Amino acid sequence: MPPLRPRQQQILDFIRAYRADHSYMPSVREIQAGCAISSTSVVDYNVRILEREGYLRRSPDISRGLELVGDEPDKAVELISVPIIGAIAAGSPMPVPEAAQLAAEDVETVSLPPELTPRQPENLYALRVKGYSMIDALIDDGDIVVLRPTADPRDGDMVAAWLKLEEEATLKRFYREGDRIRLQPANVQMDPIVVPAENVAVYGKVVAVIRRLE
Amino acid sequence: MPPLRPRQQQILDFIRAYRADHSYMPSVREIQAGCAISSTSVVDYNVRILEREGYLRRSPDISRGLELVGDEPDKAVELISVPIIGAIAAGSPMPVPEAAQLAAEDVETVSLPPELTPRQPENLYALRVKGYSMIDALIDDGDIVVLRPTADPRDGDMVAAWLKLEEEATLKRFYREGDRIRLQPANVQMDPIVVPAENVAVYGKVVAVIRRLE
DNA sequence: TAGGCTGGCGAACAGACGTTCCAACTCCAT
DNA sequence: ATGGAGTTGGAACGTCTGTTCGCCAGCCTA
Repeated sequence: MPPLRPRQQQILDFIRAYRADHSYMPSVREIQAGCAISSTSVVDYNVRILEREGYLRRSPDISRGLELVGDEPDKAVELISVPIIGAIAAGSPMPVPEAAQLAAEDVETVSLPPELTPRQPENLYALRVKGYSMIDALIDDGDIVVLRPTADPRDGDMVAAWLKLEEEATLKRFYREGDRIRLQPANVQMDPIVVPAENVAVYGKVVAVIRRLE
Repeated sequence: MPPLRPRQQQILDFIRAYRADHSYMPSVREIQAGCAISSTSVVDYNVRILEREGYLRRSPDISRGLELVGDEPDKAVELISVPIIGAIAAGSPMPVPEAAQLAAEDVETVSLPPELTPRQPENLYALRVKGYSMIDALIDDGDIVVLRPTADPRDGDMVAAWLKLEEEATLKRFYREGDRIRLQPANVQMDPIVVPAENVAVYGKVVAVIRRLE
């Protein structure tokens, strides 16, 4: 990683400082003002370099769509406690996380080590797998799957999906193909299924699978 | 704090989920799409209520200027650190735990939550699975298997075994049948293999399997 | 039945914001 | 000098995005 120019270092410092004060990112014009730069194009120019060098990422056309990479935001060293809010089985409706459930005292929980925790360990919940219907996802009866609610799953994510028509819950890898969705079993030897997008409700993204034997 | 209306809860959940996927906040229109609301003014109306109720803050006129308030960190519990002493693959010899390795400073480790820890958490070690040869044991490439050395495995235990003749490492359930041993895949759809007892070396008993996705 | 209250809808406005284009300036090797 | 690469400045364009306004459908109360 080559050393940064003063300008770029200055911008990077400003972004980091800004990030400490706000939960959102600065706009180009705020960077401009904060670094006493006289044009937004200069900011754009240098941010582009910072992106190329791998210091940050940008989501094009999205306001304040900057992301600092490699800056682990106050990494949690503690164990995360995740509630097991129910069971997931092929033929029965999937439990959805609700505030009431999450807050309840008597909910069974599983603790996750830091290695298993995603960057944002918020709103995690877990389901106990019932039955052998998830074997094509390499998931056994009794396994615990840890899920994170997701707004828009990315291609390749393993998701917990509900097939409305078939009334079936399933764990598969998610691929968007136009207005249809391909659900690919984790077991590479098995065939995918392709269904219309409106037939699929994605409940969450699988973050981890835990199997306890003995 | 009064209970939230379904709409408001839905929006709050969406924002939390979105926040887990991106380092910036959703725009009003993204919330609208994500919650299947037909007007931005409805989003504004409910976000205003969420703000009044103290669930989040808004910076006026700032794109994606939402802030979640009161996401408290989780409590810590004790956890056990297990060294990952190597990899296990079908065709290559299995690493055996040695004092030297266990004591080494630079060994990668995985932390186990109490729920995953057996009653005797001594001498545990972990192996990283390489390749797809353990699929019949419902174990994927990259999974971490946690083992405990065992002298005489009991019937039904999942063990890490070395087949001397075939020069192959495998993870199977262990059943003694006279002077032969039946090794049964975890995947109930698959057939067991039966081998003479002297052809099998059991290295350890599988205590847990951990799979991290994302 | 009239009138207020809550929640939803659709459209439009105005400002926020990313992006682009081009000219000008610096610095350095040729 | 001279030309090119790297950087800055200024301005404008078009989209993204928060915000507002008028209207309507229920629901409750008087």
